[in-house]
This record gives sequence, structure tokens and C-alpha cells, in this order.
Amino acid sequence: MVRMQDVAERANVSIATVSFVVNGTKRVSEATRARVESAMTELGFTRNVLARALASRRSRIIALLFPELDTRGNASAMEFVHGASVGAAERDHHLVLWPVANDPAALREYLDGGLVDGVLAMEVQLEDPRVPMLEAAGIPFVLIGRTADPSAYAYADIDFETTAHENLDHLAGLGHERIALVLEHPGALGESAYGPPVRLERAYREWAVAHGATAVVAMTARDPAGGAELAEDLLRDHPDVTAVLIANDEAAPGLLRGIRATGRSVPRDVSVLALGMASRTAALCEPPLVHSAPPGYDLGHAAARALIDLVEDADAEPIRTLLPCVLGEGASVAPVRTTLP
Amino acid sequence: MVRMQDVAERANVSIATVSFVVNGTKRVSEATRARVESAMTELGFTRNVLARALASRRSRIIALLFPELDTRGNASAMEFVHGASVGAAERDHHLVLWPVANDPAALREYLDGGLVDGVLAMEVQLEDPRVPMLEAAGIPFVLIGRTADPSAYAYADIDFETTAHENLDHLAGLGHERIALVLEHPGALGESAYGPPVRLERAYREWAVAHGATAVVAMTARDPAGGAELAEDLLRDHPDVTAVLIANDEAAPGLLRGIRATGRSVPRDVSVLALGMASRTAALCEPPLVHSAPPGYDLGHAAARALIDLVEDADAEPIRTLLPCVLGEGASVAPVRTTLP
DNA sequence: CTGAAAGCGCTTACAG
DNA sequence: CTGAAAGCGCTTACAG
Repeated sequence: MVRMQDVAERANVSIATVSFVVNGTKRVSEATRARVESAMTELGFTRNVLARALASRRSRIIALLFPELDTRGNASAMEFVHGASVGAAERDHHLVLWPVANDPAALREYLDGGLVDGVLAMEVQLEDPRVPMLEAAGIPFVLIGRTADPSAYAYADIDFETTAHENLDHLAGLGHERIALVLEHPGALGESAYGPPVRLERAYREWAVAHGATAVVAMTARDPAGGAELAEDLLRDHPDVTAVLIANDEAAPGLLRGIRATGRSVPRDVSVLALGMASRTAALCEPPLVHSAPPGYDLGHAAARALIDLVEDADAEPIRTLLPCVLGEGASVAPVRTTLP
Repeated sequence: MVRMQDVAERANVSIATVSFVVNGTKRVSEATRARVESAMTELGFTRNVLARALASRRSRIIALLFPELDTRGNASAMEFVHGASVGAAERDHHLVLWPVANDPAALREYLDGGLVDGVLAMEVQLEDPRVPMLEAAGIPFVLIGRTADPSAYAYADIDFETTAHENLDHLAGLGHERIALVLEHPGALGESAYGPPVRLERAYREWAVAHGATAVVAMTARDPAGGAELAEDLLRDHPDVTAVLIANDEAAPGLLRGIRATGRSVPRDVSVLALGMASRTAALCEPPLVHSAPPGYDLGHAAARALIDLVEDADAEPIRTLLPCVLGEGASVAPVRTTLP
């Protein structure tokens, strides 16, 4: 390995000077700089990340809290991780993965190691125990998702309001007047643990009021069986529903089956739009689902950059990023069928 | 932050002694150890990862080379990453993600930073430019997947031979005698860039020979359109095919559609088994596919541990791990239909 | 069994 | 504009 010392000797300067030209942190005469730079390229010098970290008290490493039980959002989680790692790399930072779920003690341990300058937290719940932990530790952090009251923190999240309204407008534009919303059950984590269903339902009801539409909201488990059951109940109780906006990936295939089981056809009789479903997931369904895909990569990218901004300037205004899902093609949505008398 | 110095002062010992009890690297008298330990817990000491790394010349960080263009294996890639991060954590290591594709120069840069003790490479191609790079750098590495001649390296990979044979036996056990294999086209990367199709075809042909069966191998692009086309061609040219083993996730929905388009039904007329498909992907298809799921988590876990073994003992025999895919339920396979005369 | 001291490869006031 | 030196928080021969 080539050290600064080696470069300094070759260029006939002190290692301080080498450091200054490497970091651009102080004026150096043109002649000296040139000598140092050619010495560096001749020797193939790359400065040691660890030593720099220790001396400067900035590791230039950020952590991504990676939930142990990743039952959720597998598809776009990968894109998110990818975006975060690229975002970090663009800013000359490294991204480490910390497999810690909601265990504040384990997180403490990691933090105390002093390896990272900041933390990215995925799968944020409305009341997330990691948030007070991170605040107490006094380390910069950015949430992916939002807590119930997000006003105090930096975050990057899906813009559920815009997404819901755009998706509903898309269906309404095709003549659909009675559009049902299908969400996931709160599940084991209890009432409204996660923000998305809560925010989506709110946005949906707002839209319904603004458009004079009757709201029909149904919830089901995150599995196909739930989706199938729900389809039958829903179409029996609300036979005038001509479109379903579903925000529950796992239940979607069941919903499609259930609709068929009632003798109806998608999209001829009922249109289905999957909100927050990744494109590759939507393509697997029968028929392929019109969907709005989460901007996983962009969220990860934005979150990493926002975190590094925060690390570099603790007084900076925390950045809050909201990005809508992107409408994608499929064969599950059609203009409403004119009812034959 | 609490430093070793603080602990040493409180326990009335030298920081060397603190280091010895923290690391268990030297005999320390019971009384001294007790004093040091209580001082540590009283102060809440956690040793600084960066300082330890620099002094010991072992960062206890490993890198995962994360392909920029992750078009492939999105579903199990996440599990793999998860397994690797847990495997590393269990051995007191950190995992960093390096978003570098097949760019040896970029990899060099990262390596020269001296941050990591070893490297995990995903999406290994049969002739992978990263391998000679890593060898030249003299850094321990483990491949996920195998090069054409894997005998020289440590790797963790799917056991395609066992998987193919098990999957074929499963179908044969249900009476299927003419089983087609569907693979992916080599694509832009050229002939047999990746190992899986090559290894699967070989295993399939072996099995066919051993069972006196006629081999039917078809290839198609990684998209639904290709799958649909292929189904029609395949069933026209080989009408006696009663089962399809498909190792091409993206083409699977198209294959199902294509089979239906010929007037046949899955699984009544044709059984379909998806080799190497993640369970959550298989559940989305219509009908849900009987599949064999890649052991992503276990591979990642094994690879990380194998790498750390290698780091800790460079002379250790490189560990080679092969794990088969695990058969999972679905509704796309049935006993062969007895032909009515 | 324990400690004083050198050293890991950098950064950064401080002085000149 | 440049350098000598202290220091980041540890580990690890070396001595006793």
C-alpha cells in the first residue's frame, strides 16, 4: 500500500502538504501541487479511508437500518437499497447495512461503535421506537417513510396523497364513478402501525368528497386468500363498483381470482389498478396490472443525499422529500362499460 | 464518547490491560478483569470500531459488490443481501454495499481505500472480469455464483444439478414423460455469459439420458412476450409435451398465457414448474406456480461466513457451498392426464 | 500478570 | 505558502 508519507518523500514536501492537495483544504502553490499530483499518480496513491476517518472524526460511512423481518415491500426495497448506495457513493460515502429491527438496545450497540456519521431508517412506523433512540444518540438520521407527526424529522417518502389522487383521476377519466379502495389489514403490529394505509385512506376520502363520490373502503390480509374473499364480499355488497384501487400487493392475485369467480371479467366489467406495486410484480399478474410503481431508487437516492447534507451541516434544514408513484402500463383497466338497459 | 483511556483510569490499570480484557487476547488476573469489567459497564464503554480497525489492520468490514444494473434476480437478491448482512453481523463484521458493475477500475479505487478485509461478488459471470482484478489485489473474496472453472475460488451458489434433478423427478413421479426445459436467451452479454442456464441445460440432458427421455430445450427472452410465443411454438412442435420446467421468471406469465392460447389448460393439460423462482413471485402467477425457490438468504449467509473464514485464515481451504432450490407449493402441476383413446 | 511506548495513516491547529 | 508536531482511539510487540 502507498501511504501519504511515500508521496511526500517523492514530492519533497511534508505529508501535511500532501493532505492539503488531496483534500483541497488549503492553498498550495501551483508548482508544489503539480509535484504532489504527479507523485501521487506515479505511485498510484489512494488515501486510506480508515485513517482519514479516525483523524477527521468523520467516517464518511452511513448506515441503513435493515429490518430483520423483511416481509414487506421486498420488490422496491431492493431498488431503495440500490438508490441509497449510489447516492452515498456519489457523495464519496460508504453505505453499511445493519440488520436491526425494532431493537433499540441493538441499535445502541451499533451506534456506540462510532462507525457511522448518520443513519437511514427503512420501514418506519407511525410510532417508531428507533426515532427517540436516534434522537437521544444525537446522530443525524433520515427516515424512509414518516412517523405520525413527521414535521420534526428529515424523511423521504412516497407522496401518497398525490399518488392516490392521480390514480383515482386516471380511473375517473375513463368514466368510473364508483371506485373501491382496498387496503391491507393493520395486522399483527396493531392499528395503523404503518403510515401508508392511513395516508391512502385519508387521501381517498378527500378525493371522494371533492368529487361527490361515495367512498368504499375494504381491508384484507396480505395474502391471496384474503383478496379472493374480499372480491366476492365487495362486489356483492357494492355491485355498482366498476373499478378497484388496491394497495396490497399480496392480495392482488386473489382479488383478480375473486372477481373472476363472480363471473365478472377484468377489465371488461371491473378495472383494477394496483397502487404502489413494482412494475415487475405487476407484469406477473393475470392480466398484467395497470399500476403505480413506487419510486424506490429515487427515494433511496434522495434519502442518502439528504442524510449526508445533514451530516455536513447539522444546522441545515432537514430535507423532506415526497415522490409520487409512477403510473405504469398493464391490461387491467378499461373505460367503464356503458350499461345496457 | 467513552474511551479506553477512561475505563483504564477508572479501573486503575493501563489501557493495554483494558484492551486485553476486551479482546480476551491475553491472560489477565481475575481481580483485574473484574475491575475492568465493572468500569466498562459503569461507563457504558463500547470500543471504537475505526480505531480498532486502524491499529489492528483489520477493519472487520466486508464489501458486497452490488451490480449497478440489477435487472436480474431482484426477488432473491434482497434475501441474499439480507443473509449476507446477518452472516457478517454474527461474526462481528459490517457489510458495505459497493455499487460497482463490471468496472475493474472502479473496483480498484474502492479496494485501494483499504476499507474492507474481503469482498463478496454477486451475479458472477462465467468469465468475470472482477475475478482477475480481485486476485491481483490479493484480497480474499467469495463469489456468489461460479465462473466457468470454479475449482480455484471460494463460492456459494445454487446447486443447479440437484435442483434440476429433483424438479424433474417430481414431475416424472407424477407420470410426466415428455418434459421440456425453458431457459433464458443469453441476451446482450453474449453466449452463456451466466452459469445457470448452462449448468441447468447440462443437468437436464444428463437426467434425460439417464431416464431414456428425449430432451426438449427452448430458449426465450426475459419477458412475457417471449414466453407466449415460445409456448405456441413448443406445443406445436412437441405436442406430446405434458410438463414444462421453466427457469426464466420474466417469461413465465407469458408461457402460461401462451399455453392457454393453444386451448390447453394448466395444469390439466400441461404442468408448469418454475425452477429458481421466489415464492412470492410464484404466488402472483395465475395459476400460482409450483416452483423451487432459490435459497437466497442461506447463500448470502454462507458466503459472508466463508469470506470471514478466509480473512481470518488466508491458508484455509476456500469453502465451496452448493445449496439446492427448495420446492414450493402452487397449483400448476398435476399428474399426467391419462389419454383417452 | 501488567505497563510504557511505538505505531496504524491520516488531519489539523499552530507557528513560521 | 509550507512544515513540525500533536492527536484520533485503539493494538501489540517488548520488557519487566
